Amino acid sequence: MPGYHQVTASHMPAEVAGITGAHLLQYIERIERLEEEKTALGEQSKEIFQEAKSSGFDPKIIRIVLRERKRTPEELDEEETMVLLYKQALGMMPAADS
Amino acid sequence: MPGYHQVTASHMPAEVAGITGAHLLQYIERIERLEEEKTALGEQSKEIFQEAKSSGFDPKIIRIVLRERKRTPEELDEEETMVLLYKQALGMMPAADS
Amino acid sequence: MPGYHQVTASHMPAEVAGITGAHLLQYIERIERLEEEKTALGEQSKEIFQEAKSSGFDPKIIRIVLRERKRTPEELDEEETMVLLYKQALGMMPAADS
Amino acid sequence: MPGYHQVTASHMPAEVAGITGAHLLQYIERIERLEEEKTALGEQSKEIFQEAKSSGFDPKIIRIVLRERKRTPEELDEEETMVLLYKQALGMMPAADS
DNA sequence: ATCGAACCCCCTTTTC
DNA sequence: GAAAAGGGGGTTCGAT
Repeated sequence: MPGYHQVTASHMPAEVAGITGAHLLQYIERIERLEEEKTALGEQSKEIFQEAKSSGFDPKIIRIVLRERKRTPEELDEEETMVLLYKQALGMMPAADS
Repeated sequence: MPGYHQVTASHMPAEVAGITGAHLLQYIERIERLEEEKTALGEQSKEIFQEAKSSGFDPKIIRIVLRERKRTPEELDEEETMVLLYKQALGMMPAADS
Repeated sequence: MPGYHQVTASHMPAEVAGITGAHLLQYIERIERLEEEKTALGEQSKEIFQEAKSSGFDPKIIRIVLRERKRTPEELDEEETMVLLYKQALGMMPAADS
Repeated sequence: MPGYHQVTASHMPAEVAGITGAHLLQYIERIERLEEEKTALGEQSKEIFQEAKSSGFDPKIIRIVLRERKRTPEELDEEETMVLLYKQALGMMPAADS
């Protein structure tokens, strides 16, 4: 009883056996290489957060600041304004002033 | 320096003050109610997983089975076949038979 | 119909064949039932967001408000204060006053 | 009326003003740099997936293969065996043998 | 109490 | 523009 010949699907590249596998492997390995690098960067990030924490900074607050730095001041203002407006409409705010 | 009057945005509903707040509150509270129910269901789910675990079943495997049951056998077969094909092309498989 | 006897693993419940399957099925079906309900609630939620959007409210802002309503005012204040502090230390703020 | 002096929190580093800001900024910028690199890698990944897709490979299947390659064959086998066992107990399988 | 992993949710992007 | 898929972030749980 034969091997993998039966499972050939019609939408696989119609190339000579072996070529397709090598071709696919190229892609796979390139992606894996990139993922390794991403993982390494993630670890470095984590270390910096730990350093910062050791220095007395709150990682959670740092994350918020990082997030806000990615956005334009206009975006932030716009959103903040809208949130404030909604909260006031809901009576969640002390009315802001007289 | 006055209060929230300045922050009125043009795309807020042009309704009488108070109406909008009540309107918004309706939505908010309905959503919150649904979220509460969802949380309750999630807790029940968790309990069942714990029961199952106590009975000797592996929650991780159960999750996999649940996921597969959501898909049609055809989908599963199709995917499984393709994965097998790719793995064989990559030499990740023992060739499937003697 | 011999089937699954061969694949029996040592850490499966040592019960009479059939009992275990029925037992497992109980758990599976209870969980699936809960998941269905959760899905239904999720759909209702989505509908409400769409309604709100149709009424001129911004779903994104609503989500923020919902998130904040889950937290205590003290938490919110504390966090907001810290974020402000960090941003000032970073020179991201206009100095906060005249 | 002064600026940010009032919001000073007791758990901020008791260092000379300016030092803390510079210190924090160091962390922030290092993290941002890493995030940029991660983003770049992600873009390269995406390009490779597109290439692969253009060559007739299914990105979805590739992702599954990548995931499996991260795990040891033993892990995969163990899990696969257990899933099969559970499915058979549930009557989800065609009995698996002659 | 800290660390790590697993799960869930939101959001963005792409596809149809 | 509606639906789906992938990626990222946050949170919670278990483990040490």
